[in-house]
Amino acid sequence: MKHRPTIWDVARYAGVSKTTVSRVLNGDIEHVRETTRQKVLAAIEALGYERNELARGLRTRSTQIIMLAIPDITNPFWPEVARGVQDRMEEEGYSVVFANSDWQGHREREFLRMARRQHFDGILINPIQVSQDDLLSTGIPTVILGLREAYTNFDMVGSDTVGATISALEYLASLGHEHIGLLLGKHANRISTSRLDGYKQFLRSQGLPFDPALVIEVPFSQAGGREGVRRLLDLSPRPTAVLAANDIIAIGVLQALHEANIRVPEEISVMGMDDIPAAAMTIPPLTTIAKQKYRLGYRAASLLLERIGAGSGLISRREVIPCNIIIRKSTGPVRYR
Amino acid sequence: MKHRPTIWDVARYAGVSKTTVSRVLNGDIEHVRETTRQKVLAAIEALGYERNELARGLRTRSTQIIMLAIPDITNPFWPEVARGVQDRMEEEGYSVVFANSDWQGHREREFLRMARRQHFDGILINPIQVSQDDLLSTGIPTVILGLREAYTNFDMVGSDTVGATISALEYLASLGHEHIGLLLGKHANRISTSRLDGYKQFLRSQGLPFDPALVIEVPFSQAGGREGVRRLLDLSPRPTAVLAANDIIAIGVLQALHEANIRVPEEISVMGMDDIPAAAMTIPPLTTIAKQKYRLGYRAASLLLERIGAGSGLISRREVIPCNIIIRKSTGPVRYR
DNA sequence: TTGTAAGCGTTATCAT
DNA sequence: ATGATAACGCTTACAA
Repeated sequence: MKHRPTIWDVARYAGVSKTTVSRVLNGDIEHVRETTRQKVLAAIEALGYERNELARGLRTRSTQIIMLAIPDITNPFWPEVARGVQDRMEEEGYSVVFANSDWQGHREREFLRMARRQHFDGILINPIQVSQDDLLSTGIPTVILGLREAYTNFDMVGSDTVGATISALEYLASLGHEHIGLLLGKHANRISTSRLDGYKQFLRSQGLPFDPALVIEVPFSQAGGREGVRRLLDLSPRPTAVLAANDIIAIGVLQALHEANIRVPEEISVMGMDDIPAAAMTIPPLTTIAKQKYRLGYRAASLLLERIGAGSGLISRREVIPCNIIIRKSTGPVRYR
Repeated sequence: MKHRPTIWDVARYAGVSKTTVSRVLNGDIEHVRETTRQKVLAAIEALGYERNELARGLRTRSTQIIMLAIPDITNPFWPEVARGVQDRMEEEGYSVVFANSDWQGHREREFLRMARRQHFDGILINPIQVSQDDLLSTGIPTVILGLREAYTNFDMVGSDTVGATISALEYLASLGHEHIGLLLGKHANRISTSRLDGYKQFLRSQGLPFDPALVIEVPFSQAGGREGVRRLLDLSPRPTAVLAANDIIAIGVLQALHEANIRVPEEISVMGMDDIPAAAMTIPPLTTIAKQKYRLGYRAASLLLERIGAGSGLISRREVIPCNIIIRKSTGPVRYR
């Protein structure tokens, strides 16, 4: 094949002007008689014409492409979010470019430059190093994934981690648990405080005292979980349940308990958070708080679309997605000895 | 901010022509004096100029974007492949658009149209419905992910599943296993025959007879694994080891065995294939054959880059990536009773 | 309802 | 070594 047909070829074939073809292409039904519209459509069909989005983008300064920037694509959390994003975006004819920074700040910054050079129409980002100003300076409509205090000028959508923590604890309390260990995750030097907030709120509402020994900070890893639970087991009285900051940590807990010949849930209950696929595959399968990953992505995409449509007129919005509890086999009633 | 600076602004600022700026931008060191080059660079810096890739693409008929089309982004296999693709592509300044078809053929076809409209420079695809002709008709350089008989006109890169199966069986044999059950996966009506080929080759090389009862077809799911192992347990003599077509199935096997109070690996050994992250999280952790997912992506990207550079001059290549065995705790020596 | 013509920001072809 | 100018394929005032 030689050259792909252009709008000009279509126009000539149909015996009309480029303008008319363009109108048809853009669904401008008002300014085009139905009969000529049919002629144009026939020409498009006959020639196998497909519009050159590059040329269009140059004119309209828009590409129908948005960028999804995340820190770690191998974290099973994100692919599910990405599905939601893509489904929503494709409904409106947008493509989604993935930008996976692998936790590297310089990559994240490079992605922003790419977004400008390529004139992407929007950015969806779970930021790790770039500041709010970096994002503002792109001039591209942006929505933040996750509830972050440092980006209040942007729309944000994230999971209700505080509420999730409280639900988890309430569920454990309903099984009779009163001494509940909390394994908090820390990354770099940052600790996410929302789970601790939830923990304290829960204790207050139940009139229980706060025992700092029950709260342990560990890395976001299986190893972190193993280490954390070992320290919890040394306490006396020993906690009858453990709530981990995420499923990976909780799985580490399960492994350590298995190796120590401590039966779950008979001797100790274990709960995670996120509901990654692996949580259903452990032995016993893990009770956890599910984040609505797909919905998170879908909603974030919707907000971004609105923002792309509306320009900078809107005030920034903050959307909180509730979590729900998934009861499997790693939790059970307290056995009094 | 008003308008982003164009090449014309830079030219004026530096007191040269657009052509010269363009030359500098494209690293044409031969046709531009070093001193003027510096002037231009300074102007670019001063104005914060970034080249408009849309305009460039319109002229050069190339966007620095490639498309990665896969059937299921939530399968933990693909994100790792995607990382390899991205790392390689970003080295050369390309972006990667993800196209996740969720097993829907019409979506896959729509992706190809998108690739044409947007003038993507290349396609990396694990095809599920589109034919070789569909792919050829895009006119875009393409590399197939996976070793497929039906796409021989394209470059392909995939894992050596036959070799992997043989290694797995040899390892089990070295532990004394002679009755090894094989759980084959089937999707839709297709069964991947490569694992069965490997199984038969192995038996032949060991001078062992082929017992069809030991080979069972199940869906690619945990449930499939549970069902399959149940049928294997009914045999007598009972197999002393099970090799599953992938890790998901193997995890189902582990669960069923746990529930039946059959100890792994003391009473029966279990092996999977792929090495998904969850394989390290089971109890006991799963011995498996790892596919080199990252490398698969990286190599596929490399082939694609060569192809983009070379035009259609090359003959189609087929690159096989070896697998390697990951010994964890779900396999052990046969215990004779 | 339809057409003309001027861009959009680059690169490529010739000159100089 | 540098520059003027014509594309690239589309959209969009503005005319008719």
